Order: sequence, then C-alpha cells, then structure tokens
Amino acid sequence: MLPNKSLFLAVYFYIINYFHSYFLMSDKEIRVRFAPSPTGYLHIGGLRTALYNYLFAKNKKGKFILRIEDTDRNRYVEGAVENLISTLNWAGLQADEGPKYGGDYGPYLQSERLDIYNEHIKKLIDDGKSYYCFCTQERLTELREKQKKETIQTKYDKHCLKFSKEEIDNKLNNNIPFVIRLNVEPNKKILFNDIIRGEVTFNSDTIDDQILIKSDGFPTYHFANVVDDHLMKITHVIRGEEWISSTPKHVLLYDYFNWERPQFAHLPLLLNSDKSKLSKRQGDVAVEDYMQKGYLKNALINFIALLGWNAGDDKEYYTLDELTNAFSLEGVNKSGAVFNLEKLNWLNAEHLRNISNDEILIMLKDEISKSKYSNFNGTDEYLLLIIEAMKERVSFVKEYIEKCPYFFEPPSEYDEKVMKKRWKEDSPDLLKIFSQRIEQLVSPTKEGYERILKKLCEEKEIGLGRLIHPLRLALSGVGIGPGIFDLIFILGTEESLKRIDKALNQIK
RNA sequence: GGCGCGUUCGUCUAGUGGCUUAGGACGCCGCCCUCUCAAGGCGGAGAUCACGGGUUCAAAUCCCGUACGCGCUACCA
Repeated sequence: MLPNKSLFLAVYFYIINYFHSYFLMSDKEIRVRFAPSPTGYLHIGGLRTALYNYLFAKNKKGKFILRIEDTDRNRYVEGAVENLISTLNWAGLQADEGPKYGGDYGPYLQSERLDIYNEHIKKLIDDGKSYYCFCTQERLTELREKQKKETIQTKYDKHCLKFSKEEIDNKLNNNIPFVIRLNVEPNKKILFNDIIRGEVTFNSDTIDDQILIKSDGFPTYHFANVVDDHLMKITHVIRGEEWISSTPKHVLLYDYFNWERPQFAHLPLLLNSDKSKLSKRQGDVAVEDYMQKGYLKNALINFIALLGWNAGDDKEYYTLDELTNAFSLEGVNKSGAVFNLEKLNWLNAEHLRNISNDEILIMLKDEISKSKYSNFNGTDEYLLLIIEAMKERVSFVKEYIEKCPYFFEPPSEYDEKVMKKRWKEDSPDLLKIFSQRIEQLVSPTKEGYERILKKLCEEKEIGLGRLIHPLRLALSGVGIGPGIFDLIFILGTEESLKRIDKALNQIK
C-alpha cells in the first residue's frame, strides 16, 4: 500500500524537519561578509565571492555585510568604495551593513578602526603572543636571500624576540621604526575544518611570524580581518582559495585571543581558458566591463553562480531568488572553473527572452540613444513591434539595433550573395505588381500583406519564396531576419513602397 | 625550493561503493519545422572518470603513491 507508506514518510520527514529547523533557529544569527580592498573596480571573481556570501546569508535568513579592507594605503584608489557599492547594487547584492549603509558593528572601513586594532594588539603583546620587531628592510631581504640560496623556507628568524622589556622600551622611546609580528610556536599541528574541503592541516614550522601591524601603524589583512570578523560577529568566512595558506595564521590568532573560530569555506578560483587564475591579460575581469558590453545582471549572476556551484540537478536557468533558495556551501566544488564566455552569452539570451517587452523597450531606447540612431524618433509602438519580431533572434539588447538596422534606416546596399541567389529575372516585375496591390490596402495588416502576396504567387504559378526573397532583400538589404510579413508590416506600406522602388533602381 | 589545494567530454557540471554500456548544459555537426535567419524539436560526435597500485564480491566514488595544474610563500589583499 504505497499511499500509506508515503504518508508515513511525509509525516516522518515533517517531524525531522521540525526539530531540525527548531535547532537551527535557536542557533545564532548567520553573519557573513564580503571584504574587498578598494583597488578601483570589482573583479568578476570578487563578484562571485560576494554572490556566494550573499546567497548563503539570505538562504539562512542571515546578514550580508560589506567591509572595506583599505589597510594598504598604497593601493587606495579614489572613489573605489562608491564604485564597489554601486556595482554590487547593480548586481542586486545589497549589503545589510557596511559603509554608507551603517550597522551596529561599524565602522566598516578598516582605516577607521585603527584604535580597535591597537587596543587588541596590546593584549597579544602582553601575552607574548606577538612581539615588536625592529629589523630593517635590508636585514629582512638579506635574510630572505640567504634562505633562498640555501633553498630552505623563507621566513623570519625571530631575531627580535630575544629583546628584554628594557631594550624594547628603549628602542620605542628612541622612535626606532617597528612592526609587530605574530609569535608562532614551533612544531605545532594546526588544523582547521573547511566546509568545502574538509580538514586542512599545517605544521606551524611552515608558518611565518606574520607581520600584524605595519610600521605605518596600519594592521595587515591577517590581523584586521580576524579582529573585525570577531567583533562583527561573523559566523562564516567565505572567501577565495588563495587564502587557504594564510588561514593557519588566522586560526592561531583566534586561539591566542581565545575567540571562537568562524567556519571557513574556501571557494575555488575562476580561471582563464589556459587554467591560470583569471586575469586581465586574457579578457575582461571587471564587472563594469560586462555591464558595458550589455550583459544582463541576471545572466551574469546566474552564470557565475554556476561556476563552482551546483544544486545537484540539471537546472541551469536561475533567478537570484531561485539561487537564494537552492544555494548551499555543500554544493560548491573544489576545483577551479574556466570562465567560458559562450555559455554566458547563451544565458544572456535566455534571460533576455524572459524579460517583458516593456522592460526591453526601456533598455532599447537607452541603447538607441547611445547608438548612431540617437535622433531616431519612432514611436514606442514601432519599437515594440521590432522587439516582438526580433526577440528569438537576439542575445543582447544592442542587437535589436545591430542585427536589424533596416528598422532604423533604409538599406544603403544589398547583400551581394543574396542578390545573386535570390534576385531573378522576374523579380522586378513581381515586385512592381506587388507594390501596386499593397498600395490599395486600406488598413494594412500582416494578414492583408500575406493574402496579397499569396494570391500574386498563385496567379503567377510560382512558389512563395520566389517573391518573398527578393522582397526581403529590397526591404532590408539582407537575406536574414524576421518573417517577411512581420517585416513589411512593421515598415508599413509607404516605407515599403519607397524601398521597393529604390531596390528596383539599384539592383540590376 | 617549501607548504597547501585540486584533477569526470573542448568548457561548466551530475555522480557520495552496485540504479552508470558515466547523465545534463554550452559549443560543434546533422535532421525536422520553415519564406530566410533564429527559436524550438529530434539525433550525433565528444570523458579508457590524470596515472599506478591497493581495499572490496563490486570503485569515478574508499586508501596509498606518482604526475600534472593551481594557490600561497611581502611592512598586498
């Protein structure tokens, strides 16, 4: 008795689910962050990291936080923060907290949190977990070169760890420049669990006494990100794979502070077609580049979501909401994904077809204003007809212009191949008669044109193509495009007559 | 060099020990539809699951090794 069995199962799972969600709800709020540095533009890989963070947070009814890692003053670019925020917003990934948004855990610009870092580093120094280092740049490079020559691991030799309290105070008082380093205990096993990769193990011997505070008083990423993540109550650190190697340093810091570690999830890289890390040299990496090229945000989001994540089924077309519902970190792959433009283009076409004509109209008008037809003064109704006719034939909004310029200006030349193949001896005569007849149409409809054309072909005992092809050539100048009756209807009788006349004069 | 991570059709991927002669998608090719081009439908080529050993009655799936790729190895993030 199958129904009974499935009923039993349904009840069973309902109960399991109930308790499961009960425990989840009693859990603390999920908080994740996207923490880019303001280098001028948003990298497509950064957008994906932001997306996964966003999806994870929203799926768990948690918070998505934007934090700017601007502790490297050399890399700061004017206006980068605003640009980052607006690009993220364009993509639909609005942060719940962050610069410009505010929140209870601000400031969200690391450069405004210097006091916080100073306060925390003191504790570490007092505990002997970090120490002042007065080594000069010269000694450091010398040390490194020596180690390289001996082909041993390059790392700091704890030279400054030996100084007494008095010696340190003395140097400090004399304003000798210093940095503060992490005191890594030798020969300790450091392991952390990664949601995507499982257990990852390091030996502390392979970990350098990382600089935590630079000589300019700014913290390094490693220190700032741990302090901030803790203070901002970040529960899950979802970031790129390039951070795996420095995670033991972070883990050490959490332990030194006696703080609870967040969960880590290291995302696979986005790759060039040669499998190297996605770079500028081999194509566009800025999200703005894709915006400019006319990619729809929904398509871009859909595409990069699938680059490294899969729900475990065959679904490929997603809206942001659908992604939010389906997303889980368990569905994220381990290996890097090549950024394949062809699939992006296909997805763009798919999404474009699912947008209402009215919405496309708005985008099209914008596109026209930026094109050479900027002074086009056709009606919305006219453009809507074009949209309807071309919808299955375009992948980008701008192709509503590029693929059918004949809707915006008469053809100035005629495709030679088509001319050769389709323009027959009887073409001029047929077109002349056809012209005369459509001129009689009182209120032209597609069906009206169709009736006339079919009747004429019947009379002449020829196939429809015999007239359709030369007609298309005369009206559009090319051999491809929407159905001929759509074409002539959109153009209208008057314009069509002009174009046929012109073609008759120009095509021999 | 050291350390870490990875490896299923060209590309994105499904797969969590028997359901797999490895499934889907993009791209490519062919056919159908058809006034052209698309879209759509149908079909095809395309992966000895990196390689080599184990474990098991049974491995793409578990274990070990090797190769290759990538990442990190900064007072960058």
